[in-house]
Amino acid sequence: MSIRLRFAPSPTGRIHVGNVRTALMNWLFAVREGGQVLLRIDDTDIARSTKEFEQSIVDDLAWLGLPWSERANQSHRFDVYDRAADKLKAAGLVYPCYETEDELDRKRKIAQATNKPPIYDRAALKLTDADRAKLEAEGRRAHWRFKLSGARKDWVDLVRGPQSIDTGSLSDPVLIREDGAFLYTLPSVVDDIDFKITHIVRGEDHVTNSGVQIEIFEALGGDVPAFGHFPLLVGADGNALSKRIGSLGVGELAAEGYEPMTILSHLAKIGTSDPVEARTSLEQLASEFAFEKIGRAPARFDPEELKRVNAALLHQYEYSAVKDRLAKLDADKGEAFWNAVRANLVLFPDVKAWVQIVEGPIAPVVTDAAFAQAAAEVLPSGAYDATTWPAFTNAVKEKTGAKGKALFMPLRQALTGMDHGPEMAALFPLIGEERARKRLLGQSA
RNA sequence: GGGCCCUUCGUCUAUCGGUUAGGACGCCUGGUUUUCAACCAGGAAAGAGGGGUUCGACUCCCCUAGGGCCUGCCA
Repeated sequence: MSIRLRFAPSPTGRIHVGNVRTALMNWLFAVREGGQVLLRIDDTDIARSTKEFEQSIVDDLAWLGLPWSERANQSHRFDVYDRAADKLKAAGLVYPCYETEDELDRKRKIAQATNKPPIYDRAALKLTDADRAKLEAEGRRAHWRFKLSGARKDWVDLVRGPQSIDTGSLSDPVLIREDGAFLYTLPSVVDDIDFKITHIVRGEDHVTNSGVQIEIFEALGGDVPAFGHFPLLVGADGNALSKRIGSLGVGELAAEGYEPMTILSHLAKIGTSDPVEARTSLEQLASEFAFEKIGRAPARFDPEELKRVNAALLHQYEYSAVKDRLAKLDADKGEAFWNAVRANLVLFPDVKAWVQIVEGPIAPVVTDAAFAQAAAEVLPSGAYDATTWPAFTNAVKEKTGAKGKALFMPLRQALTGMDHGPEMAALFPLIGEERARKRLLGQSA
């Protein structure tokens, strides 16, 4: 049977690098195994969820190149969750509680202060029908908790190995809020059962959840899927991801000019035993994916490394693959141009700077006017090709006696206004005789 | 406070009791018949600290220090 995974973002914000990593892990495993990924929009919180955010998630996934096989909204399935809740209530596994948030907060603080575990004391379990009637008469509305068994729940985690969660040391999870809204837990399990999810792959912030969710799977009579919990991201300094980096959205990265495959390559490789290198396709990343390669220590998300990966990826791109994108930037100056400058790009939009340098106008950097003047005097006429540059530099060398860096650097500076850049032999024909002459003479061109 | 996880070159990591402790990025050197970048090749570079167990420990156990996650009527 083919595997089925799911990515379940909440449309209460744009997706950021952490979300993308979660999504990617699911996709990599699914693609490698020829399985499917369901996009499940966890919009049970009607107040905070918006269609705009939902659309942005869809757009961002599409931009990244992560295709889903099915899409579902939890907000369309409340009746299904109601039935599941009724079933659990009938079984006595879900019980009404009447504490206010303030009261619970106080209980937690007292427990903490007296060095006791801050878990729910199950006071509501002792309520009689009369007690409940009285509370309801006072205007209190119940929220509903799932009664944990208190047993240990074990599973073999795809990345962490054997796991054991003692549900006796946990609070009974609230499944339904006082206002009737479903929290994340129940709909998630119900959907995983209904959509026949075989593997749940998510961050290690969910390992405890998995213990309680296994109990709910069992209570509902569903098959318990396999679980895999990978370590979370930390910043380049090893500390928790800063708010700025952690909330870095796909949209922002796209706007800055990062390639989708850069983001995917980086997020797929950090924290694994593979070298952090650019890959050009999701399929290739998937073929290299293995849970065994994922380390147990948090993965470092370093924006500098992301740049490096982006540069390496750009350097591989053939002209045909980027022609359309170049045109959009008004930077399609032909294959020779692309091949000349691509090795000097970090971000794709950097290409515009090289268009400017080739076509001008730029202000040349002339530090030795006499030398530049002499060079201008031996500037070749007519059509330029790959042989023009060596011919020209040899002529300058003969005329001035300059060689090595003293020969090439002033020419580069005068002709490009920069002290670094692509191979001059490739760039020179693109600049051409007219602009070259003016620049050597110190004129903007 | 409690629970879970983690700590190897500058960085990300491999090693699952016996290795010249391997790779990648960065760095250094050289090559690309003369510049920088890019590219290629070579090189330097590591086991948090302290106790055990063992013929032998990076590897197993304990303590200390440091870090991540959970402990929500968030997901």
